[in-house]
Amino acid sequence: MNTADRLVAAAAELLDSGGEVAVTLRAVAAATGVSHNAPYKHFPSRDDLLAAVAAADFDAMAAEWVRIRTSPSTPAERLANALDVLVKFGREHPARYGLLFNSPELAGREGPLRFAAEEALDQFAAIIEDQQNTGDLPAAPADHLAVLLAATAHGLINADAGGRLRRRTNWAGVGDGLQTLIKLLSNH
Amino acid sequence: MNTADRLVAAAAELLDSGGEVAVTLRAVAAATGVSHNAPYKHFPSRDDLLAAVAAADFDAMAAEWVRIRTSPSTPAERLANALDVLVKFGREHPARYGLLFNSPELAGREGPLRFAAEEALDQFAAIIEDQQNTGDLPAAPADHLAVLLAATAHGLINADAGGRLRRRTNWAGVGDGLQTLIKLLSNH
DNA sequence: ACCTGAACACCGTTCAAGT
DNA sequence: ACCTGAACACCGTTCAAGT
Repeated sequence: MNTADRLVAAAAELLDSGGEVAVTLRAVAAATGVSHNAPYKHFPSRDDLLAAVAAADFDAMAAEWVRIRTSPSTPAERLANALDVLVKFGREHPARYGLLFNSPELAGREGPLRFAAEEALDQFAAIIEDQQNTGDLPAAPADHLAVLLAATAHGLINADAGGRLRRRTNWAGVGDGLQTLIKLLSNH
Repeated sequence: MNTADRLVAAAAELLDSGGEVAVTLRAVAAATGVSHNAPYKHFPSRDDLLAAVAAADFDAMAAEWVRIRTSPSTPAERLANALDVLVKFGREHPARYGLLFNSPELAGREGPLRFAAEEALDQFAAIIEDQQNTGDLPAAPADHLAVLLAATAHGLINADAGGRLRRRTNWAGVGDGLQTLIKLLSNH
């Protein structure tokens, strides 16, 4: 594992343990065992290091979605599992989740992060398309449905993280809200 | 206008002009014409000042929704207008929008911000309920539909701000995505 | 009650060297 | 090619005074 990868891993751990504010370049460098400005030899700025963490997480998410998409479950189960990947990541890694979906400035950048995000969304959309083909979701373009479902998932995850979800609904969690929406969208 | 309100207004302007990073207590104080730590006499910390900006914005949003709710348009138009308030605020004040909906740590706090957010969502839910009563939306609990629609709106606004919306769809903007969802949810 | 000014510990980033 | 150490300008926050 080269220094750049170790810096990314250290940053991810700091995000998990202390949130975005904990990710100072000095702390990342110390956790990696290099001097306080060695990171600049691998990343132009702190934001670029964070973008690298986000890109790696999108890659991992895409890999999970590939696994789910080719798993032997039913299309409906695969869709539920795909959504659960998002929900679980948001719950277990809130700061890293924020990098992926709550940071428009980061998302708007060119580069590997944008590419990784598109790759991941491709897999997500494919899972949705499989479920559409069972006739159980509206026949809208798969990309439209994928964007809508991802958007709703994201909104519900944020609402729950801020404590706003359970104050207004009797849902046990984000999954219940998503299943409610899917039921409303289903053709029966 | 007292000092606390002027500090909040100055912080809001800095958010609009330079994003969250531009809101240093020193810049806020300078823009307000007080010394660099006078803000501490009105807010315990920078986060509390930001929370006050967010609470004020939720109050303004709630007021807009009250106006829309009691306007003479049709329920469907009122729903579209209510959603447009969100979309427009996200587009025109991205940093302040982020304080309202992209900052779970802030949203999770107790205090006036939480209260203001609930008041605003109450109005939004009422507008949805009016449209439900026309029979043109599913008969799910209004709070459920309100949370789902607000979540989708938020997700689409974020996707668009990050440039991810228009790369995957032919929608001209967030509004098109929302109308697509509403159509899919409608009973005809 | 409200404000000021100095000070502290910290941070991102730059620069000049080192191997 | 990769890293180190000093330095700079800045920031949130604290503290001791001032009126």
